[in-house]
Amino acid sequence: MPGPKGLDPLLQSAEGGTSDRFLKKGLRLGHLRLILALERTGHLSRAAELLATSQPAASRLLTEMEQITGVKLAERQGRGMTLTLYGERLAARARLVLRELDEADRELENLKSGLAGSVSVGAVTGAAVEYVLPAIRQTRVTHPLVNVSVEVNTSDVLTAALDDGRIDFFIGRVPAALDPRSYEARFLDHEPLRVIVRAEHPLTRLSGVTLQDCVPYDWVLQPDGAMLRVAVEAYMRNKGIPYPTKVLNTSSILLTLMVISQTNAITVVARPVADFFTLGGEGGGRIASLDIAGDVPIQPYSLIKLASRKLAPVAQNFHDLILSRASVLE
DNA sequence: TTAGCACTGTAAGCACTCTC
DNA sequence: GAGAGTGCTTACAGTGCTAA
Repeated sequence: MPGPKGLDPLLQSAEGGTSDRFLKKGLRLGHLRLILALERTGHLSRAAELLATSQPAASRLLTEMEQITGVKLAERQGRGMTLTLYGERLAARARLVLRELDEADRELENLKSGLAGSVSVGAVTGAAVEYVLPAIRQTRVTHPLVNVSVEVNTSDVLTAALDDGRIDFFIGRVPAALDPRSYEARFLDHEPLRVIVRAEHPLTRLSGVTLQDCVPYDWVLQPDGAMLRVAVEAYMRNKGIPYPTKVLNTSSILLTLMVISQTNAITVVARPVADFFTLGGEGGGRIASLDIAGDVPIQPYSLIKLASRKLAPVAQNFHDLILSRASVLE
């Protein structure tokens, strides 16, 4: 809990705070290394040798340490030294401190190299299935210390998240209203669309079904302004197809699936999503994909990050992993 | 550039143990 | 018990870093 001035208690300079007192009096890592070397060798000269320093320098370190702690740390004997109870306890603590520093060193190295850390990515639904999930699977194997957070949403929401720094990058499209120079986009894929309905839907029994045939039914679509919805609206307008009057707006793929599996509503999704819930049997045989809307022109999606922000190594690794999958799928 | 400071090494002295 | 060997402490000087 933060202290009265909002500082972490460990960082506060408290009168009588022991570690702080030691540090203020000049306790250094060299002191801690010496007490450990002394514990191991039982001789100041050998301890000095172990630390690659001279014996007088080691002697001075020990004296300083005793002045700092205010207790006798080693019993001088005719041949060598033995640690007192205080010395043994300090050595035990020194071992923990140095081990923690080793751990910190390893952790920072991992962060620098991208072997560990956290990455937050965003994706439109189709890209999440096609690119993010495989990348996560591979990362679990090759970089088990990396935590991945995924936000699946529409491109406009993801762009705002990117601008706010809530995600490192996303797969989607930069809304036309924004300055594209602010973003660095790498083309990934086209996103053909499919209409999906429940398996027993009347449309599944028709041959040569078209988008026009879908109009009388309830629709479940992404919210106003979402890329996919804008593309569908523009396509229908251009083809002279009347726009459906009964539309449920949601960006939730779960709610969308529940509605279409229990009613005669239809929805338009990216083909990977349709494939996932139909070909793979994930829809439990309750979802069917209609081969319509495949020619709806929709802007291809890209891997997008802020042009002004350099990715952390762990995020850069994940970014490159997704790019490498794109080249495999080409 | 320079003064001050911290750190380190060398040399000398002291204490203790071992061996004869 | 005395001399030799080992180990620790102290004084002093050199070196490198930092701040003015």
